[in-house]
Amino acid sequence: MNHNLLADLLLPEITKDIEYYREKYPSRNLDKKQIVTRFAPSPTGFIHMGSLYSAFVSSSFAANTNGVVFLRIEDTDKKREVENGIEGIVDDLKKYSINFDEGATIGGEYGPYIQSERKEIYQTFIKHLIREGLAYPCFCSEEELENIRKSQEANKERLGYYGKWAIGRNLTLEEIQSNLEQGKKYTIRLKSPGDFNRRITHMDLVKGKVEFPENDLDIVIMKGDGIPTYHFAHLVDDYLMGTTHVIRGDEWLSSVPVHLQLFQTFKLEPPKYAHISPIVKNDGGSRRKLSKRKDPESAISFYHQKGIPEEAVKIYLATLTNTNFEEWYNQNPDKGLKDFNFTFEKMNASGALFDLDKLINISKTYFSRLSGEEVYAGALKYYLEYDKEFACIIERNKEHTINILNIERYIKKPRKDISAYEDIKEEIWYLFDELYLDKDEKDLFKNNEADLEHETSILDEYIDKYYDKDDDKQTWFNKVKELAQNHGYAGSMKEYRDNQDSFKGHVGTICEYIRFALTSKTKTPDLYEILKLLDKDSIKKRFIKFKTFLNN
RNA sequence: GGCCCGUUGGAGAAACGGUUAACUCACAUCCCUCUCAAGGAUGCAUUCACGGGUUCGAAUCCCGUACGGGUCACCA
Repeated sequence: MNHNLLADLLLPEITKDIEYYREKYPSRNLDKKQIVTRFAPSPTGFIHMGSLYSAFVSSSFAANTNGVVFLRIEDTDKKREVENGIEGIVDDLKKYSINFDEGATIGGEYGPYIQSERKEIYQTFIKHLIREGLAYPCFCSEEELENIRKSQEANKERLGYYGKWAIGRNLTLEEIQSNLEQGKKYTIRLKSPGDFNRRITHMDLVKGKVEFPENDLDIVIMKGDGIPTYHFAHLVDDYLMGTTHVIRGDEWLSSVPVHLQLFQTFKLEPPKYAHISPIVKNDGGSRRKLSKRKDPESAISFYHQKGIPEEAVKIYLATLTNTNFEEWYNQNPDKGLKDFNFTFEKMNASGALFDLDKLINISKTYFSRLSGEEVYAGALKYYLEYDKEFACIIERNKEHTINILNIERYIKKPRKDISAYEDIKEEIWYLFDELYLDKDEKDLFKNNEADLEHETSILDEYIDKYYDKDDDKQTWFNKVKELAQNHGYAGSMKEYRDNQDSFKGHVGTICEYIRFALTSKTKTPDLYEILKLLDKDSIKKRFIKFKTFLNN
């Protein structure tokens, strides 16, 4: 068979050769240690936890070695395409500040970075293979392939298009010509040189040493529409783009023999592969991959709506990437993700179960390390999107809000009561007069959790005789003790415990009473701090409100 | 069914043939304390899916079994 003739027959419009592209995309001038990797999603419009994880891992490794990470859009399947799919992905990645050196919407020397724009490049490589007699057209229809499968099943033979089943291999030039004239659809297949009985060894960066039989399947490299399959696009792109490390989900592990063979066919050195385990979910006792459809927590928007900071999500992903990250992070609170050296060896070969509790804990710690101003800025942004009214209130009362957020913040062990921006309103709303005083007292105190309706005189006495905005904490507390003792309450817990019968209660009871009258809550941060944040007038009004409630 | 990968407490996991199986989260109890949050203390795997083997010695090496996952597309 004259392969040159065949090549021209099948791909007449391709006039360049692979040397042209080799020259157009020269190898990168980088140090051996610097890795070149990529994040290569399909344009589905948004990314989910799994792909964010993969993007995070890729960019972290590249950053660690001062290497290159680029964004490539794998849109060779037209059925999957979504309108504005690329923009959605780029937006999501931007939110998480995962930055690329090159790629779709950014540009770069090795573009285009969108596979649908690289058709000519792929076909040039395919034409080369046809010329070499290493690829051929296959005119099998779906039915014919189905029939092959059925007879293989019937004979208990290994499934697939290989060896004697690869009927397209035997077509003569005349037969091919006649098929083409009849307008028959065809694909291009690789003429696999592999032997199923021989074994190859692959050193995976994550999975370690893996052995496979050689690939002997004549895989499709160009689909009926002239677009290459994933396997072929991977070869061409990662070769031309100078990828040194392919980091991808482990569902690709079993394609390694195909990919290695492809590189071998072109006498190219394959990249290193790191097949990372997916994030899984416990679903009624069995583990499965996080599903875009079934699991709300797999969507990035889930965290956005709650207001879990992107940075906290990334820290969680970092702990899944390398568990020793967590220990390091706890020991180096002043350092960030960029300072940690991630290693492939420390990546787990099995899938990690996604744990929301853990993420929330990480988020709490993250919040506790921020300054009040930072929390304020984030909260304002969050509420501007999800609760305009509250956003306006904190915007009007910026200083007051920051003061609230600063309660017990700058101490050795700061409070950890905020796990997400959505928590903040619930935690602090009652400290704004415009929200608190406008509320109906019946709603406010309906639970009357303090259950102390007979002691309203304590409130009057406190505000008239004892209240002084300038008191320090100890002075304040001493005063409250005195107040308590004057009314027959114990001045300390110990006193009360030792002699319960002689007291009506203890200081705590009084604090609880004041707290409830002031905030309608039984649980708040430090009472002293709360009192400092409210002016005398506000305190009085709140007490009156409480008394009004009791009188009705 | 073939081919691959995995299996250490409720969860993430450490250990890379050598005494009592790290650490973090969760959970429980206690302490501190004006409530909450935080913090402190303690508890939570006599045992590393199971069975056999190698070895003076195994969670670690070998074989087998079970279970879970992936893949066998003109999807990525």
